[in-house]
Amino acid sequence: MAASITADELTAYFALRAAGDRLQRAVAEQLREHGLTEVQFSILARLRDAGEVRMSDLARVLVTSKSGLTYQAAQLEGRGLLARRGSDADERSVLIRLEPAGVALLEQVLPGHVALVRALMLDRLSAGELRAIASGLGKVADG
Amino acid sequence: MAASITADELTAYFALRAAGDRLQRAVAEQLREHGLTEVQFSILARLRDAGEVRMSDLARVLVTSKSGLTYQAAQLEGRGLLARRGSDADERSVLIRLEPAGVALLEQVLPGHVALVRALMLDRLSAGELRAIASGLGKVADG
DNA sequence: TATTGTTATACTCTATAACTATA
DNA sequence: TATAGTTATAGAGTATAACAATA
Repeated sequence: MAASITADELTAYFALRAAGDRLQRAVAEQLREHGLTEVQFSILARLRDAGEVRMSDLARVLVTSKSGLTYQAAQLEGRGLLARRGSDADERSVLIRLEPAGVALLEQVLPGHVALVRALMLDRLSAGELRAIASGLGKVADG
Repeated sequence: MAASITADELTAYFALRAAGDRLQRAVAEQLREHGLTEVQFSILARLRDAGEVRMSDLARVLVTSKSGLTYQAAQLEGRGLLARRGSDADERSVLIRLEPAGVALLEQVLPGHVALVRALMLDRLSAGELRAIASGLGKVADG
């Protein structure tokens, strides 16, 4: 690499990138079998947890552009997975929520998703490693 | 989520995804200031470590399609960052290696890259967390 | 016959900017 | 004036398939 970085640090950094890449690749491939991209899955999963959400708020959470979310929401709406409706409180806002078909698709996807994450990641970690990853990477994620 | 997964496991999984995302986003933004995408950076970094590499081998390592690598190599060659030449041993093969400008660009990029990784990740981890992440995620990356 | 690499092509996605409507 | 969302548009990147050359 360069500059001042120890061998241990480099190993940890590479391990994080490689593990993240591998997991992401495997998840993306599995989702594709259900006709979903990662972005679309994250939208649906978010709506499942949050119920009804404003477009703008969702775009902020997912760190994407407004137009990008409009595009994806239109795709998912066209497939009947979610619905859009105007807000009563603020007529500029659009609220989106899962349709039954969206809920059903998630129910269909999630068991395999969990199984994949378990096989690829969780089952390979000791209890101590699991805790260290949760706390350490939690700090990285927050900042 | 769904199925059988403990709260600790879920936390660790989310932490890994979130930390990986955050790091990737920040790195991509920094690289863009140097006119590089992550894919292009990974190609250059690989060539820096490996010297001269066959197109096919590099495509395999980077887990991308042959045509995708041809496209990126053409971009980088057009900017004078790498050079292609036919192999003597196998006339079907094309070998690529860094040009001086490619080496120079990496020299320019790496210090900031290391500093970013340090600030975002390494400096936030205890020695124990660093070891656990290296060993645990190493197992995840390998498989 | 299999492999290497390129090319042609079509497609997905993303972001920027302009625009409308509402606050 | 600022914010919410859409639309138009253009650009980058990716993969598939067909192809030419070599093994």
